[in-house]
Amino acid sequence: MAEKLRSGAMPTLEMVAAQAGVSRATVSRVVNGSPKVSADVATVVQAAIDELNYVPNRAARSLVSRKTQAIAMVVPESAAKVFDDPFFAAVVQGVALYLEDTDYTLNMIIESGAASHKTRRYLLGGNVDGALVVSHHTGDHSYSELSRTLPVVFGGRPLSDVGGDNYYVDVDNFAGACTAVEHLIASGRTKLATIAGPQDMPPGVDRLSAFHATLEKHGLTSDLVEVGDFSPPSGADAMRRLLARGEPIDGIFAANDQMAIGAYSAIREAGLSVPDDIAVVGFDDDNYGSTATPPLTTVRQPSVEMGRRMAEMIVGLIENRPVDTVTTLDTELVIRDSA
Amino acid sequence: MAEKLRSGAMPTLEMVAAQAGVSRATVSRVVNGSPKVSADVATVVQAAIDELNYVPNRAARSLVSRKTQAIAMVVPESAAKVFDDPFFAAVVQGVALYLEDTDYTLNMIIESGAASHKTRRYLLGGNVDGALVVSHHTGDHSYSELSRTLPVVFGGRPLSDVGGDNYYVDVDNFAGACTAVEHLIASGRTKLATIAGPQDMPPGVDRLSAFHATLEKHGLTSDLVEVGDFSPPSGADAMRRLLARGEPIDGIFAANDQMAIGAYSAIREAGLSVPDDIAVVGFDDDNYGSTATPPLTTVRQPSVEMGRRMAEMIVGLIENRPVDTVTTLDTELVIRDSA
DNA sequence: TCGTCATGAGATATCGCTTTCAAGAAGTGA
DNA sequence: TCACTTCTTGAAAGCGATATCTCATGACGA
Repeated sequence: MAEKLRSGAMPTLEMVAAQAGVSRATVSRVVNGSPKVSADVATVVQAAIDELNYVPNRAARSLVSRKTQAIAMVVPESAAKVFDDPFFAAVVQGVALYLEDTDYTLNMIIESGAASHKTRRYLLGGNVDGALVVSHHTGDHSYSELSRTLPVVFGGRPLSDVGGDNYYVDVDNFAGACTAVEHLIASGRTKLATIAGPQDMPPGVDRLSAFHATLEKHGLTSDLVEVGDFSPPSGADAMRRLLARGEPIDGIFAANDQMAIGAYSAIREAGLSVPDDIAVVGFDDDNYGSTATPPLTTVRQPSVEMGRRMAEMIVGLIENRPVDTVTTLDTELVIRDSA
Repeated sequence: MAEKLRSGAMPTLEMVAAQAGVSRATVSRVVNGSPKVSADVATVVQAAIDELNYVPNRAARSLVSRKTQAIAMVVPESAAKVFDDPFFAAVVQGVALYLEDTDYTLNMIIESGAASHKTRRYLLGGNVDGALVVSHHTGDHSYSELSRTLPVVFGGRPLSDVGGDNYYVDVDNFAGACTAVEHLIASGRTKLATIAGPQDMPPGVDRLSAFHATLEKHGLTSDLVEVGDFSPPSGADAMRRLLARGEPIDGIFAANDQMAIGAYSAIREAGLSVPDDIAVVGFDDDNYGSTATPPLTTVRQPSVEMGRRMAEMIVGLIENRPVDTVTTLDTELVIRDSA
């Protein structure tokens, strides 16, 4: 099975040099925009480059410069999780879009459980210049240690930001959750309950404390709290438990859209309606909520922007530019029909 | 701004050779599993490799072998599309999982419109050994030409498979749609309508013709066809038009879940219920349908498997192994509550 | 007019690894 | 025991680019 259709050999620096009648060194200087090349020579070289349609060989360049021009994006979530959560696609998109204007390449790595040793080896083996680690909701930052030897930027605040020296971009979960609860209160709901996320994940913790804080600010309180695991079924279960308590409820703040959707079903099972009997507000603004009936009022999390910022940070880190340790993104309340 | 925390220099082939008391050539042979190395020498070398925790330098290897060990995945859809469609995440996942067991790297490229020239340059610039091109639904294969110079595998059948020489993996849209319609008929529905996809996209065409074929097979017919663009709103519009025709309808086959969900709202607007008045079946089985109320009966499209197969094909192609030109994946009817 | 300097451009030494090429060791048949 | 394979292993030549060092050259102050 022959191939070799690959039209001749790719042009090399050498060929460009010959074509332009200069040395390889000079061509290299032009390619890398070195200032120490006279304008006219640069013009001639550039012409040769265009004519030969020359593209520098990444491997060769990498070998000597000790830079790979590649950035890894590792998604340590379980396979099923990645598949169901629109969040990842959005972050990847943001990263890819930003990187498109640089000459870094994005290497996707989805961790299938036990392979983490292999991943570490890959990351530390000099295959990439930096790594982006994302894990929606979970504060899993088992990669923190890597940041001592490789630039690493996390998506989401580390659960235990030990040294306080981890770079990450996060959304303002607390503020976002506050606007959600404020909205519920502003629309006249007073008997509020919440379906919280796992209390060992930063977003779970922050969104719950915002719930309590906002209530308190308005002279209200509530012990109507049930915890879910951010999945739709867990939201439905939590809602059932809430309803089963027998206390009146006219508003629900779910820590994410998926659980809010789960709550919808439990509310309907109970013969109640959204938003007439119970108003519900979610968090994330993914397609679970936007296509639900009724469309979910929720707090939009700028996932794409998050990816973009992460990419910006890692590139800055790699190129030794000053970079803020943490970037916090604002959320936005999206009012639809559920509250 | 000093860095250099990168603990000493990475061990090189040279160092391993010294440690094992053999030549670089021999170490290289061991690393690449060459059969022409005596067992005992191999053992010694392997020990040295383990001890030094040696990882071959990709750039160096690439430079001489003319292989990058990298595969590009290009997603030519518009930014918004990628964000909303769970399909991509699933395919990427499948690809990444397969590649994890090989030593190929996955380079993600999301095309932001006009950058296609840059992408071509990248692909043809010898940066990757092969490319995977995905575009859900659309038969956009503007990358077909590339396959003459670089191994390329498409996700989804090309709209016009001119030379018939494009490698691709696709799902059996026709058969899948047939089972959907069969299900509707089997459950006693006889006044069927369909919300078709764009007729310039293979899945749109196949799913519609399957609708007619199945009807005919059962001695039925229907001209209740409205076309949407695979988005939820277009599904709602199509449904409204269908309802506006004033003819009785008791079953709907939507060409994808997103449009099926759109249909839900139009049906509700009309004061009708799913599935009592109108049964609806979708196609894709993404989270739009699974979390809807009522949960959507749909045709599952094996997206992750699709990614896996694409990866398998491209690796086979790169390594000159015989590979089938086209792989067609079976779908599966997932019966839930909407029909 | 001569020496001192910036400056632009060429030579050249790597970078880490694969891969002939050749040679020494070992095994074979006559 | 000699000539000839068959195996193993080492030596060395690159792969394509970057970067250090060196060398002209022309400008400029004395």
